[in-house]
Amino acid sequence: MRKIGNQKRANLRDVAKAAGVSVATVSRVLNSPDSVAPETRSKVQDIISELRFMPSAAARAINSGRTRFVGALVPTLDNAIFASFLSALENKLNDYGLALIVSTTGEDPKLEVEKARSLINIGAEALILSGVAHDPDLFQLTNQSRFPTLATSFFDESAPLPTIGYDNHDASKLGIEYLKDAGHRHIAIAHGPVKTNDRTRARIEGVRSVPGMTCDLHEAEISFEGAQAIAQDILQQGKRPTAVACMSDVLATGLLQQFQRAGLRVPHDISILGMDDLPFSAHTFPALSTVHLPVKRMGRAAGVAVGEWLENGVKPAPERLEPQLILRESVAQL
Amino acid sequence: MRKIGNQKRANLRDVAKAAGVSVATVSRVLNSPDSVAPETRSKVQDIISELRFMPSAAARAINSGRTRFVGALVPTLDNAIFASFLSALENKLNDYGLALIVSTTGEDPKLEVEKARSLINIGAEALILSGVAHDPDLFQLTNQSRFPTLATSFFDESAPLPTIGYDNHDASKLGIEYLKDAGHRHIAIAHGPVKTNDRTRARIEGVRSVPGMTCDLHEAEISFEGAQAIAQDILQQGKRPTAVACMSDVLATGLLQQFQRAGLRVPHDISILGMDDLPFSAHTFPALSTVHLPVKRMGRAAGVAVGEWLENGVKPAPERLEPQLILRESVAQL
DNA sequence: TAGCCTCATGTAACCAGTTACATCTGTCAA
DNA sequence: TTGACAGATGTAACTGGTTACATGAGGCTA
Repeated sequence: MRKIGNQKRANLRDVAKAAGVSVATVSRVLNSPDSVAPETRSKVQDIISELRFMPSAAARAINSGRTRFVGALVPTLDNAIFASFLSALENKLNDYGLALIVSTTGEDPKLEVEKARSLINIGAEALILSGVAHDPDLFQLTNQSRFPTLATSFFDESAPLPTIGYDNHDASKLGIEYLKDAGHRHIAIAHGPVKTNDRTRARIEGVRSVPGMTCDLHEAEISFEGAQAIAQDILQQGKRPTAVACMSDVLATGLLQQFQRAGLRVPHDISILGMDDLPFSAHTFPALSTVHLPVKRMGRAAGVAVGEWLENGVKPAPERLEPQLILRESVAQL
Repeated sequence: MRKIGNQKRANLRDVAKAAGVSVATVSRVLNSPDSVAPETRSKVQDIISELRFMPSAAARAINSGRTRFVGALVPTLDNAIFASFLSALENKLNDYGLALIVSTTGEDPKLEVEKARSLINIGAEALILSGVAHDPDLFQLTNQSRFPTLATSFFDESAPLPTIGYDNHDASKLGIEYLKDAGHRHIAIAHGPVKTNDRTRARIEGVRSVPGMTCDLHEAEISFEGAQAIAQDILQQGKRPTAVACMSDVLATGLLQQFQRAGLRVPHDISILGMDDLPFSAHTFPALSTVHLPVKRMGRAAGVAVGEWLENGVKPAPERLEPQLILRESVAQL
């Protein structure tokens, strides 16, 4: 970027020369204008606009040792749950004067390492990850330099990284126990890919931890297409479950629509329970009963944690945020 | 970030001293390892891991004049239309070795200037905006330094910035003409806030450009709550329109659910046409007919434009992407 | 009028890398 | 035995800011 067009960018020395002052004075005009005499100041400011001078961020960063941005790695932006989290995170980071770089990994652990490396290379001061299971290379990378790194969407006190999030095991347990209390005994579980996602794995363990339930597992991509596939599976099944517990609201709303399309009434013919509590989940028809995951609060908490870490050297403590059962209209009492 | 814990970060000179070589040699080990003798190289590499040395991004940037990231300003992440765009953009930028910083402005022009300034301050090499109407301060900021800036979600050859996007006027015109052809004459228009959003304004003008239609305008926030308010307005109205054209799929799906909740059948009792074509729009019940806005393609095009601009000095030409009518199930032929 | 203080400004070192150029060593051909 | 040359490494200048310290001018007091 030395040149755009063909004249090179003016630097502080150019400005100083043109204004007939020293570099220190120009720097002062930029950083503590009050310490410069009014005429000098306005003369320098004139030259600055004339030469279209903008101070180099890199040169500033080299002195302060700060770049003032952090990186977040999420599987995708195409699920509102991450978008929600990121917007809360970004907002809170702004309070600390920090910007946010978002990188998507598509659940690919190798790609995640690659993106993490590139974030660090371009100067991120901290990394915010989703989940605690990652490629060993990533841990090596962050440990190597004691790089401030935080795991979210997960709570685990014993994890090697500080975690800020909900207990995925307990979140799904909460939902399944509710279904059990409502009289459901034979249910289907709709969930996303297990292989690369420790949150999903923990949720399935939570399902299994509730005794006295028959649970058929159905795995698919977390998308409306995935929901379509699962709906077909369930509808073709011999003995239809009385309820479907979805480990994601995207699957839940997808199933809702597919069931309606097939002529079933929800919750009369089949109940649906979601997990996430996305913005639109309150507005489906019938409105979706779901396990609320506090992602907005998690975003803010992660923002505070990183802000305090970088600004005040306070290493974050693990932080547990409680999921909450939201009862709306999509689950029947049997 | 000089210190995390309490020992200061090792720099290149520390490594050189510990390895008994010069700074140039360490730099070579980092950047062109083949030019260093194997034993020297491995000795230096050992010291690098031992001291947990990571080169400073800022110091690198100061030499190359490059930070290798760009900033994007979007109104919100809570609407999938932007999330979709950004993920395509991010992907394409990666091909050029560029990272993406996302900042949300909440449609506030002053906040947008503030965020733009901060992006430039931390070293963004280019800015990607939504729409072409912005605070004058923003134009002053970017013109001041001939800062590479691109406007998206809008096509306008005569705009002061290069634009890559669709023609919002034509997009809504396309939808309204379709409704007219289907026999609708009295329709409602559901749209987001006009004041700060030039895309919405252009869409409303597109609506007005179709002769022979009676259109009642209904404005609300683009959210399910906003849709709820508009639905009530429409239902309480004396003469109910035969169709509602929504300037956003969020409003369209919100209205769909509200109408169903009120006992109306879509499209039998009332038709709904959306705009955006969000992922879930194909999976509502009934599936939403809508005007597809090519945001994924727009993201890729913007990524290429910025990549070429920064890497090869090619200033982008305005690029027009065609919206497309998607006929599904939510509009009745009268 | 000397002495002191304040205010504005300048000089030069410094941050942490990269890199042009210089130097040194060793091999090989004349 | 000398010279040419390649390969490895070192020295020091350079990037573009910030800032500790030095300098100088002017005002006020004793």
